[in-house]
Amino acid sequence: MRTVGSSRDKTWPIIRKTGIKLLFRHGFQGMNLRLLASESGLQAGSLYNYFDNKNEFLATIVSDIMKELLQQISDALDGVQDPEERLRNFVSVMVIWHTKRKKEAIVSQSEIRNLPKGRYEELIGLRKEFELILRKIIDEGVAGGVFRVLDARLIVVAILNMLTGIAGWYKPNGRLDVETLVGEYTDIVTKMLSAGKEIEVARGLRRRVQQVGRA
Amino acid sequence: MRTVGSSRDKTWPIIRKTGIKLLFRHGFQGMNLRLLASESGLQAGSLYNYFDNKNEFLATIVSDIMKELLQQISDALDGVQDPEERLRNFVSVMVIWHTKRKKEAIVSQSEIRNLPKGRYEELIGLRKEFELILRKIIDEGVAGGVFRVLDARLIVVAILNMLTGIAGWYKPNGRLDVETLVGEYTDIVTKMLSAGKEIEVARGLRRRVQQVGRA
Amino acid sequence: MRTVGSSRDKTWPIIRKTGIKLLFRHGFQGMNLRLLASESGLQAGSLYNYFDNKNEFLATIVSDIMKELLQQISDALDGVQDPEERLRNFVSVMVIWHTKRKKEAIVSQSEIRNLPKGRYEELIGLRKEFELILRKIIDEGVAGGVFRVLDARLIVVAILNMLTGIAGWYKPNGRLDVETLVGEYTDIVTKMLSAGKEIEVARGLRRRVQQVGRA
Amino acid sequence: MRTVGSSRDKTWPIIRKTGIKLLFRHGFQGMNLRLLASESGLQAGSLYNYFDNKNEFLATIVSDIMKELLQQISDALDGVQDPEERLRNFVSVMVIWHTKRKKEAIVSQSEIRNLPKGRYEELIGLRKEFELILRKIIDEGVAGGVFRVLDARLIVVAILNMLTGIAGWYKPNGRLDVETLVGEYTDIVTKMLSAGKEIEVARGLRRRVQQVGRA
DNA sequence: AATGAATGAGACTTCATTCAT
DNA sequence: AATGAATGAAGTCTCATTCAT
Repeated sequence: MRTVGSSRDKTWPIIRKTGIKLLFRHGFQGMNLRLLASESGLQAGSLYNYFDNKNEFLATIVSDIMKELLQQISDALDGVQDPEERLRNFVSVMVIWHTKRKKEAIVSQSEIRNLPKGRYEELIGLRKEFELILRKIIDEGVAGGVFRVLDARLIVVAILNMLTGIAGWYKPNGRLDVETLVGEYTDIVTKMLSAGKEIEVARGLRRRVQQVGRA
Repeated sequence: MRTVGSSRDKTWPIIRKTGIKLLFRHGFQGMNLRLLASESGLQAGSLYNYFDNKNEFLATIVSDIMKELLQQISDALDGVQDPEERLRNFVSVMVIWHTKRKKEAIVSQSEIRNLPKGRYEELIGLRKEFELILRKIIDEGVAGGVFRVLDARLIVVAILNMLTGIAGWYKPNGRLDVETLVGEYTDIVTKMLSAGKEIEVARGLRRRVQQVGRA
Repeated sequence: MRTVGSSRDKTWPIIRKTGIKLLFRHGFQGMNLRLLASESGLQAGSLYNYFDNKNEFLATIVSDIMKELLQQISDALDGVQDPEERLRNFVSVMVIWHTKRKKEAIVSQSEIRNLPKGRYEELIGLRKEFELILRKIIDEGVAGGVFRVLDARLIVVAILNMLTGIAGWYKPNGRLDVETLVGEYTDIVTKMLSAGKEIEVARGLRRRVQQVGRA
Repeated sequence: MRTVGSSRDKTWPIIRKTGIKLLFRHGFQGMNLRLLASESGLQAGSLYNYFDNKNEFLATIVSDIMKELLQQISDALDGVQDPEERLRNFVSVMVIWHTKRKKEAIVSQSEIRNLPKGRYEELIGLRKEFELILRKIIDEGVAGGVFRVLDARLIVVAILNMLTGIAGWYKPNGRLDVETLVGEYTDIVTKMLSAGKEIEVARGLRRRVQQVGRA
């Protein structure tokens, strides 16, 4: 039985926050628990009051992050019917998240590979949900005649790669503020889902595949 | 000093190939030199005949990879003037590379962070070149009236994120073959650079920035 | 100071019993106080209401065990004069103890080595008492002409090793029940104390000592 | 490929010898690899050139010890037919081993419990062999009419417990030299296998089992 | 060029023990 | 008397790196 306000309630958030900082800075394998402990104001051994081992620590952090983002998206779509508005809301949450919560975004993207088997699959599952949500928005827009796509599955990953990529280059106090970015990306995504002219495929493709793809 | 036909010429390619495989599979910090050695048919100590230390090994691998991609792009653009054709060629090389050379693509994307200071900056410089090449293509297309963009710098990173993202999800023998992918992505990129209707920005953006962005 | 009926009276026996189980199962160094606590329904810190430290805990357990066995032997010999009957009673208590109280027997045999200096000597002293008791029985029997031995001190440890060894192999519900075992061991011990024919010593002993004893 | 006389050939025997000393002195859980290393003239990490982990180290040590003793016994029985002579030889090897090789004897007796599952069963199997060898000697002697026993299986463990017990109390330069001990134990074992008078069982046995055996 | 063995630093983890509540 | 959290020391094991051969 835990007393309300016990020291656990104070310490874990500190560890969590420090952890995300260090995971962002050094990566999972590059960070170490001594550092996590000392920057959290603890001895290394004390961390084990909060998780079973380093891998589970990572799993908890990553899982919490992904669930929070999913929740934010869910909130933003809640009660909205119009596919174009749903899309705009989806994009805006993603842009804000990948800029304002850059560290969390990077960590949850990069460190899934370091999870222990069981947790790995669990979180891959969570990641699939993002695709499903966007896929549903697009399918409804296509059905409603407001979007046009060649291959829905592909456009989904293309958009997601583009949006999650933001965290990789965005710098706070950079050239563009977040609101502007939201506008720009909304524009880009909208174009991606519009009808386009017939395009010509690059010539000599077969030869180029040989050329570029030879190990 | 390298003797022609010395065992270096046989062994280094093996180490290099094994290294890319292991970097892809475990990441830089997660791989280890004993494994690299044993999978290359050597003892760990012998590796030091081929590089000075683990970090330099990584730097060499990543640098070679990035230079090869730059070269491929350069070859594909060589002698081509038309911005739309240049764009198609750029896209096709990128799609092929990030599918057929998935391992190299992932390694060079993920492990730059682990480079020692000096080499880090060098390779960040190489990475900038990709942006400059694409930027130039777009600027010329805009100047020629065939592309329309809101913010050229942004569209560059957006497109690059989308294309480099391919390596993260592509699986050989998956649903779409490479040629098809090239077509699809060419289509998408083309749309991204086309004129679009005025789009509405998501409502309540200020509030959402607060909501999503609170740590 | 112990309050009658305080929770100490309930909790210590639980700890004690759990402790013997864990000492038997894992050994002193292999058991740990967190496990002792959790299997006793406590947190680790609470154990320190019952002992000063892990070593003292062991000392108490082992000491109690040895004193109980000594008491049982004492009870069984009490008022019995005849050396042969005293011997039979001694053997029967030892056989019963090392079968029915197997865990205690093993623990007190194995863990003396882990005791802190002072308690170590104390318990070695207790162990000597067993030898003295048996020695006295044998000496009286020899004096009375009912036993015959070559070397009383040796026969004492030989018999004790044989009897204490029972705990190492005995399994409840095994082939022989305890009553039968008592009979068998009484028979064996009796023979060990009888007159025997002259025996021949193994030949080539000096050489064999060299051969077997070379490190 | 190992060069003859490589440093492995010098180092492992040192580690082995030091290991037995430390296992004897502190037990498996009580010893530590840093100490093993430093007393072997190495750094702790270097030990891992010689075994995979601490448990495997123990398994190797114990296994080697038991195999050596089995070999010594086998040598001593080789070509000897007469059951009484075989018995004398068996006893003499055991006595010598458990005195002159006291450390090895103690280690192999005490630490089997700490072995990893697979190796545990393997070594329990080796231990059974000692019983089988003695059992065969006794059965043949009984068949030949030179030994008389109530229960062969029991007398086997009784004798073995007595003999292996020697290592627990023997001190070099003690009162009795090894040759004398061999004589004494041969005498004792011989008596144990002789015909004895009918013995009376301890009275009140049922009650005593209750009394002594209550937890 | 390659090997086998060694180093030394550091990582994760365990655990007896303490102590404020 | 019990709890939950913390400490600090220590232990096993890993690994980049070195070096004599």
